[in-house]
Amino acid sequence: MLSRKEIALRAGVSKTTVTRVLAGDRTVLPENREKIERIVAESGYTRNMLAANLAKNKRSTSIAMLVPDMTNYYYMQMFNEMVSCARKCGHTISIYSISTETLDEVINEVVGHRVCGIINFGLDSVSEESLKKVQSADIRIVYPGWPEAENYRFEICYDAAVREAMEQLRAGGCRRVCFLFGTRRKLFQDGRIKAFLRYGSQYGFDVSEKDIFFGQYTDRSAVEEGYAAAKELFAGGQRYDGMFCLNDMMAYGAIRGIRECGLRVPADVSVVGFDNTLLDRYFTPALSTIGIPLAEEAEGYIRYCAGETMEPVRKAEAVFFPRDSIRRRSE
Amino acid sequence: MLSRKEIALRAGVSKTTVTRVLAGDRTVLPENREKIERIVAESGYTRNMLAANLAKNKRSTSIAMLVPDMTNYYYMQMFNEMVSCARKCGHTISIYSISTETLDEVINEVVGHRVCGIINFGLDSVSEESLKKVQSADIRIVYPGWPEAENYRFEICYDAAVREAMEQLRAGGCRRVCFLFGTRRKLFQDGRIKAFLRYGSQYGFDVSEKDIFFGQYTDRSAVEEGYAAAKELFAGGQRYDGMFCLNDMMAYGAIRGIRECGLRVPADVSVVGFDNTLLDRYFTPALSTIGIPLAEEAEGYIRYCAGETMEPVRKAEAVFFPRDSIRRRSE
DNA sequence: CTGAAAGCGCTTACAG
DNA sequence: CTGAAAGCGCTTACAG
Repeated sequence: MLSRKEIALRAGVSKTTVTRVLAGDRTVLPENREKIERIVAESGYTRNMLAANLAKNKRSTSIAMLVPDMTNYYYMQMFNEMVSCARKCGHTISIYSISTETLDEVINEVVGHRVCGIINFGLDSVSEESLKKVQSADIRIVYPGWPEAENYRFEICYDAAVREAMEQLRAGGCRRVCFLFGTRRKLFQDGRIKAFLRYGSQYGFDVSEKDIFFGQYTDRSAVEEGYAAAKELFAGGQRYDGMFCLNDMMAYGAIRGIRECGLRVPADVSVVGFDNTLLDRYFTPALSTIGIPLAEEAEGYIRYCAGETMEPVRKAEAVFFPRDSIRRRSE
Repeated sequence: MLSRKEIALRAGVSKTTVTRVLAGDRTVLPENREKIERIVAESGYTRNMLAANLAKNKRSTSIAMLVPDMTNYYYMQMFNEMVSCARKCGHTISIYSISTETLDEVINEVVGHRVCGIINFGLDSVSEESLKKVQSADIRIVYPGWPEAENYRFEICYDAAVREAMEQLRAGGCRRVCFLFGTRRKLFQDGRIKAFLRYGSQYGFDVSEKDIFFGQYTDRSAVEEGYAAAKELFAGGQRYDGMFCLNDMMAYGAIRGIRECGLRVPADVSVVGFDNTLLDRYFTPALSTIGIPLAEEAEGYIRYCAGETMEPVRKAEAVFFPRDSIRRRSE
């Protein structure tokens, strides 16, 4: 691959003039401009962005997305939204798969690459040591779903959606509802859990912490977690007739688990997920879910990481999508 | 963020000595080493890989994965496998979403970032102009699923798997089978289609090109494509009782489409997908599929892009996984 | 055991 | 309209 130096040599001009042409500067003599443009086209020259970024601001244009469970379809949709948004402001998203063990290692890697932002979808906090690196490299970091994050928050209000779900479960004849949460981490900070406890009681379900079930998420995949949790829960009989799952993937697994215990969905157990994943409508039964405005959320994270916004908090409202996985009033 | 220069200044040594310590060189005087290590730890210094890569070999350590349909779960699994493999040899994978319109733009971008390889999962070829850029930057490029690709091929043999699927469909009572292919591109190069035509006839199905159906994949998502194609196909009645789909996502959509036409799966129509996606087992009915050794395939691409192998061809055998979406002999 | 120097391919004032 | 020069943060011979 040629460099500006080589192009300048061949065109008989200085490197600075080549830079001008590449940048679209109008002041260059047409004759020189054409000569340079021809060489560029013929040689297939492409500007080295590593060098450009180093010279310009010592950092890359990419934003790191840290994902704890790559099998969760939701992250793919989120990635998609973030990519579209990032493209508009000249940024790139790179996905990194993390686990509790590898988090620090991955942080170290992305700091080394001088990304302009880190979006950590994991449930673990980064260590003091890693945080120092992030900060000293002046990299923005955001923790989606942590209502207590200091830097940037995208607050999702689940109240109306969970309220409506409870109302419909009640109307459909449910008596006892539970929540498959998957992990003990961040439990009572979670808006979903808060809304579950509040509106569960309000609609006459006698819910408390005993109705929240944990597991090993994200150490195993969401769908396997849901499957295992449901099998365990219903092995001894039908303890509940309504169930919320932390996310749609867990709900898919839970539905299979419930069935393998000899129960039907939704006739015996109504199931509600979170995320409004594309596949929900294709499942059998179509999955009821609580979704959030994905594009808005993605935009919030990207704009923050790209340094385009300083407002530390944005809010959005979750929405309930009733589908075939819950019993309806008329039935 | 400090630089080597600043660290050297504070430690009262030269930049070269700092480099030595950071590289783990044993020859540095313990006193100096400790001084430097302390400054590094206290300041949260992290080596700037942009600069390091530029100085070392003018390119980054990342490999670009170009994906035409981000909603296809298969790519996520492939990405996962590639990441694990790449990590071992110090590489990173970046996903880029492409469409027919944006392919050249994305190629330009990744060439600019001087990735060490491009894995193009799309069905379009890159333009002459883009190809020149890729080549002049000395970037390796691979086209999975193009049996006629010049540089590197990972050949998948579908014969045994499709043969077995046909045999089981036949035994289950199927009479007429079709193939939802989704696109007209690369049709007769495709190993799945070749095997479909060959073994369809061999097992007494009167298959020909008329039994292959096209659509707008990858211009719309696989699941939507499968849904739309199946609805159209079965709107006028039950023309087939066995169906192969280009991939599992298309099969999910097709199953819903078939049902909305008043037919049952597998009682009326048996469905077989390709890819052996994680979700197959959680679907209702569990999806029969033909899978390939994902990890091996991923490893082939990565090792080629990382320059660790020169062998231009690797082969693998596809495997049939019969599940509830096909009628069995005993029924 | 250590350091001065050239180089990677770019950008950005600055001078003419 | 153009070019020489310093700088981004590193690596890599080379000399001592």
